[in-house]
Amino acid sequence: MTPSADRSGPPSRRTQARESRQQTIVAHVVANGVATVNELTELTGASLMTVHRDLDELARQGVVRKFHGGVSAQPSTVFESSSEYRLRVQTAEKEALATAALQLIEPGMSIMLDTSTTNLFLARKLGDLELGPLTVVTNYLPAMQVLRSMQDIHLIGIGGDYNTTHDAFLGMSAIEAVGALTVDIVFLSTSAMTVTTTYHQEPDIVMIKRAMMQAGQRRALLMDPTKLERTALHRLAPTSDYHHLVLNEGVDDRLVSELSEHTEVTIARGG
Amino acid sequence: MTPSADRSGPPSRRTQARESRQQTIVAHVVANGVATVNELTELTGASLMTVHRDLDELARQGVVRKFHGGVSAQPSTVFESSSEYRLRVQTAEKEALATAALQLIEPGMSIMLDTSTTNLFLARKLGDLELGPLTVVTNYLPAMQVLRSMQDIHLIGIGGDYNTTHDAFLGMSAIEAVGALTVDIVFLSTSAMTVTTTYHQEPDIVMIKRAMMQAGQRRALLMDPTKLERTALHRLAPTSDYHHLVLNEGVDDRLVSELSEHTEVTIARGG
DNA sequence: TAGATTTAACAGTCATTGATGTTATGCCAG
DNA sequence: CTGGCATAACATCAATGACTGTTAAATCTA
Repeated sequence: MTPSADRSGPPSRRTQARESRQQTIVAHVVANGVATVNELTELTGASLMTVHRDLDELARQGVVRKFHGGVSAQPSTVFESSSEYRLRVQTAEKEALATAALQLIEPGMSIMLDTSTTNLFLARKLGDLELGPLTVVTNYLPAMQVLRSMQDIHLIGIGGDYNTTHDAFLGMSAIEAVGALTVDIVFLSTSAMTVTTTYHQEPDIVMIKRAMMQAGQRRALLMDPTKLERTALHRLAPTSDYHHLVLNEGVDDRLVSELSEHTEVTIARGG
Repeated sequence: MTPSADRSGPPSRRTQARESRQQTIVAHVVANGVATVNELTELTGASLMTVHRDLDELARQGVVRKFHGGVSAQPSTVFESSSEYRLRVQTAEKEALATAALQLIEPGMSIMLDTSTTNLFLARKLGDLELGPLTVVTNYLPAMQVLRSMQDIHLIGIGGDYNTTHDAFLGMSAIEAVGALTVDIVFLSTSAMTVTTTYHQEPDIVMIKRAMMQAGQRRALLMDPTKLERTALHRLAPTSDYHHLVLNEGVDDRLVSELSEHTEVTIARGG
């Protein structure tokens, strides 16, 4: 029914057109605060109905708010949420982060992937490598879907209450299940970080991420550039709790050197 | 990569042709014990390459064994296994069973679905009904995939070790997770049953099914006709442990009346 | 109630995907 | 080494599904 956060394969040309149009709409609505449907119809050149459908989807994702006569932008805090929207942005960066993260994985390891779109890219790459047997733990349904058919991957699923927004299993029982495990390395991502601290806006997510961090003997944090030097409502953990921080290239040198005081920073080339 | 046990939507005509051809092949190989590829090419009218691909798939599923110059049937014990093969047989019967099972569900209930292809049909139907909010617990990945996008369905996933053959999460942690829950009714299916007893050939499956039976205040057993009056290696539970037994029409009257002495029998019309 | 906006229903287009066949190459047994 | 058998690579074809547009019904606001 609803288009999933992930559905194997590269996006089609048609889908790309749709996404580009939606980004145009988002940019315009964010810039002006509000907009009428007719306004957006002219802006995009698409039909009235198509714009309505785009707005429905964006509203469902929480990116804009629909009201009679037009749409308005949502407050920026909520803006970042929604797995499905985030998945479509910064894909090149996330791809590069995932590639760099592979360097941290060795044959026979057990690894854990948290609920983040970056980890979906990482999961896809695990099949390419000839890493021999690898145990992968995750509560992220799209990642399970990707990993299930891979040879030489022992998949351990974390169950719990399914959360539609994040497309993952959360809640108390998920936290308990994570607590029963220990892995060699856990790969995490979060929505905001400063030099000293990482953040996330949702308490449920903070709890499961913390449990996952405890379950990992090593902790790697993968962050695309849009998330740096920003904060969110809840503190997740100090930067120094992570053994590795993987960033994209192009990050300010001063910032990188400041971060290096708290953890080991790797720059992902390419993407 | 491998064609999944389930991928939303009804099977295409082309796929149906493929399945019918594979069933022809299986029937022939089982009847004769062995067969050459040329033999099967003539039998089916398909090209050499297509037959080879069919045989590869059937071999991967463990239904036949390939050797140089032909194929042979597998011993009958193993024959029944493999989620992917079973899913494609008796679909009409399973569809009817699922429809009948819906009668046992009332709005607001919590239900549990075990790892059986019949339950995939049931899961698909849960979206149609206007049952109000419904909590559904399962360890069966295709069922999760189907349920995740349904409105008004609270999905609880059972995690654990992913098992490729069954496309489900099994093992100790899955059993523990099931043990922590109680639902109004659990829907089960198994590979063989007699008048007095139900069976399954795999001990891992027996254990999780038993845990699920304990978790349900009521227990419904859904059985297509091919599974009746047969046994398998491991005893699962006595017939009288189930509150409901749903069968297809066409089952011998005498057998139905004998079963009725142990549990409440429902006949699923249609299909 | 009138006018406009929104949603629903229907239909067409296009592309990706899965199934099949054909040809070419590799492999195994005698 | 040679002849069949098996696999790999490539091309074709149909069909499903995703997007979009058009028209009609429904809903809301003034």
